[in-house]
Amino acid sequence: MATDAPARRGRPRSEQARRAVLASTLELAAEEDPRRLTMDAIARRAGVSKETLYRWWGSKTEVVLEALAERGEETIPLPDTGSLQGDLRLFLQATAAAVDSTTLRLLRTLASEAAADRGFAHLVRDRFIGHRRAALGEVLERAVARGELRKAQVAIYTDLIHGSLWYRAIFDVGPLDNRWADAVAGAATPGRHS
Amino acid sequence: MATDAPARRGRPRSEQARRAVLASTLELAAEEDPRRLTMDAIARRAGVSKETLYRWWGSKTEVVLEALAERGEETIPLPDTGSLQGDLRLFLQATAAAVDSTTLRLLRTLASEAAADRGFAHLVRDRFIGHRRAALGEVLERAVARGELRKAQVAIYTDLIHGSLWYRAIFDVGPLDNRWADAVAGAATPGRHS
Amino acid sequence: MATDAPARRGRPRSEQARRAVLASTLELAAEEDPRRLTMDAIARRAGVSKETLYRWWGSKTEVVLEALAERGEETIPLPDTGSLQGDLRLFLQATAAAVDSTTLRLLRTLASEAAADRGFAHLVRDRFIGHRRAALGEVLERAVARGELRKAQVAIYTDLIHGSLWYRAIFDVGPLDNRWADAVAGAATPGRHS
Amino acid sequence: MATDAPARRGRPRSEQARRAVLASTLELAAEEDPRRLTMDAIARRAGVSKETLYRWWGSKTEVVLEALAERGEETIPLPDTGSLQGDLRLFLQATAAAVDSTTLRLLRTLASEAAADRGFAHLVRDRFIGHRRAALGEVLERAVARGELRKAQVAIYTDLIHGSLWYRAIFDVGPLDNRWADAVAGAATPGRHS
DNA sequence: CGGTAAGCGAGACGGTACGTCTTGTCTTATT
DNA sequence: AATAAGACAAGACGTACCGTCTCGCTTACCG
Repeated sequence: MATDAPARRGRPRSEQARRAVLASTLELAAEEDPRRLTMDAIARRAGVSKETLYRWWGSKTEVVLEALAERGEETIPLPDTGSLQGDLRLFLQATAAAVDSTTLRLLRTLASEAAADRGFAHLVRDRFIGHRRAALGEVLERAVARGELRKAQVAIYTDLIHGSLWYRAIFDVGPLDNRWADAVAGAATPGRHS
Repeated sequence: MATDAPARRGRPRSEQARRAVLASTLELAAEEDPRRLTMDAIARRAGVSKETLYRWWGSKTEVVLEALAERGEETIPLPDTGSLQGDLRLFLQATAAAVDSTTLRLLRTLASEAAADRGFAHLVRDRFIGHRRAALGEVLERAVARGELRKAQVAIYTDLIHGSLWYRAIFDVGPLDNRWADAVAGAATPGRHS
Repeated sequence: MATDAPARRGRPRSEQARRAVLASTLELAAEEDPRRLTMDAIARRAGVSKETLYRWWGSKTEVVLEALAERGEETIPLPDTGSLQGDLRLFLQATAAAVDSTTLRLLRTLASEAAADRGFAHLVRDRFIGHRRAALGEVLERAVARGELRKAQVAIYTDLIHGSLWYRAIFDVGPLDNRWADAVAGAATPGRHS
Repeated sequence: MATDAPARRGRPRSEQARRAVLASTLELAAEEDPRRLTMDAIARRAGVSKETLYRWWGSKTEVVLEALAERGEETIPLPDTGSLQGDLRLFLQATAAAVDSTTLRLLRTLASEAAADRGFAHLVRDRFIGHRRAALGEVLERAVARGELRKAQVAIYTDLIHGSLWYRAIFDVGPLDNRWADAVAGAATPGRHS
């Protein structure tokens, strides 16, 4: 049996430092003024040197990305109500519940950097958004299996739904609450193909 | 009749400087790296002192916003094909055509700033996005009049569609082309209320 | 008969503005923090536009120069005690009395600019220092007439005495008081040529 | 025995940066226009960031002062001719020779800053001028020992002589050459106490 | 079990933008 | 023509954050 950890030499990475960094990031993100979320501040609060920060994360946004992923692990349970609209509603309600104000700020930090940097945008897309797309994708695939949706429509539905989420997060067009979840679930459900 | 020019004392504000600032801002916003859009850079390129910049605009945010407003509406013509899907397709195709790579970069710059600054987000939402929402709104209202859509759904459809646009622009999830326009138009069309 | 005032056209220079400027300058100089003595502050306090300021005085230091000259008009009376040392002592005591803290600050402003700008240094030397040198010169010339001093020594004695004054003013080497006046008067008196 | 190297943590201060800063400061101070001696200019020329500058020196003042101290004493040799006048003449001739145009500009820069800033004036007085005063003081003390001068007169003679030097340097009243040295030596020599 | 290689904290560094300030010039309308 | 009002270009100020770079110390593994 192969040990998947390749037996590195030297001192191993400090798990404590890692956790302290992610925790500090979440704390700072919860503290209203996003300009306070600086690398210096994260390092200071985590009791970690900037060198350590940059050794493991290439930029502030990567830290945020991982902090968010960590918190996002509490995966939203995939519902199965038998109908696309029902599944969507539950899924989106759970999503809305998970996006508290701290998360919202973190999402905005990600969006801000992603919009400014193509490379980082792709990173977020592939590493973070991918997970969420996959989850939503499962809900939609089930609808395809039930004949409620055409296979080719899965991608665009995913775009529309996630788009709405980010759109609201970035521009404060409206809250991400149950009413939003219901409305999206309702709108994103195609009519009967009579 | 009131004299609308109140006969101000002192040297009048330089219209040339104002225009140079706004033009430089748009240029910089449309360039590759949005992080180059700094007050210093705007002043430098416009041949204007920072003092003048800060005299008239309190922050980068305000400059960008006014530059944007100045750019005008280059209004997308509202199509009338008789069906929501047809109207939407044409509208979105025109939108896709209007979003060239320069505009795309501008949108990303906006999104980046908005995501980082609530105040700016709201300004963009109210002053810039508002116009686009209104245009799309008209298309949707007509569908309401035709009985294709319920009045209550207009808002969420607008969110979904614009959300998709920004989502793609920011995260490079996919291109904003005719295929996108068609797919969105298809997905966003509810079934008949038979 | 020629009118020696050449009958200028247009509005004559405002004597009131001139006085207000010089008064404001003295006021500001008296107010401790020398960094507050700015052209803007002078103009504001004098109720005069900066344009007027720069029309009549080329720089802050010229204003100071004139403010100082104005105050200096209250010429120090030339004493005549019959001896160089006596005359010097009275003259320097009067000088010390005239140099209050406000005047001191003004002198330092002059010195600072003069040290930084050759042109201005010469201006101060010729316009302001000249007067003071002349006054002291008279005292010394009388000593020459009395045979207490050789003609060729007048210049260097003037240098030594004024040098001491500026030296103390600039570097706070010691106060400009009666003790200083007496010491200088004593030291600057050559011994008997027995 | 105490370990004099306290084994500091972190990256040690860059001696190269320090030297570059001090060298650039002296260069700039000796150039034509002392107003070019700005923190920005020092940083630029030294290839050092402003942050580093402000980390180690709180103000321009402190940089200049340290640069000056670094320049060392290039001590003027104390002559011993047996008479005050002879000693003074040689000392002042050496001084005049040492004050080339570069040094002159440096002195003016110092004077300009000192005249504008009490704190700096006192620093210059205590740390820089002090050395020169001490050297001259020795010459004068020897005259006291020989009975040519009274002890109480040493201070005022020092003031007079140095005052003359700065006075000429600042206001261009006359050159600092051998004629000046001879004249000052002649004037500053009291008559015999017959 | 001692060597060694990586991780780590501390913190200095070059770079760059920030927003404010002062200087000296310029442009109006008013006097 | 002189004025007040006040906009303007230029550029220094001191602060902040970024991402990089040394240091000396610590920790685990590996021979």
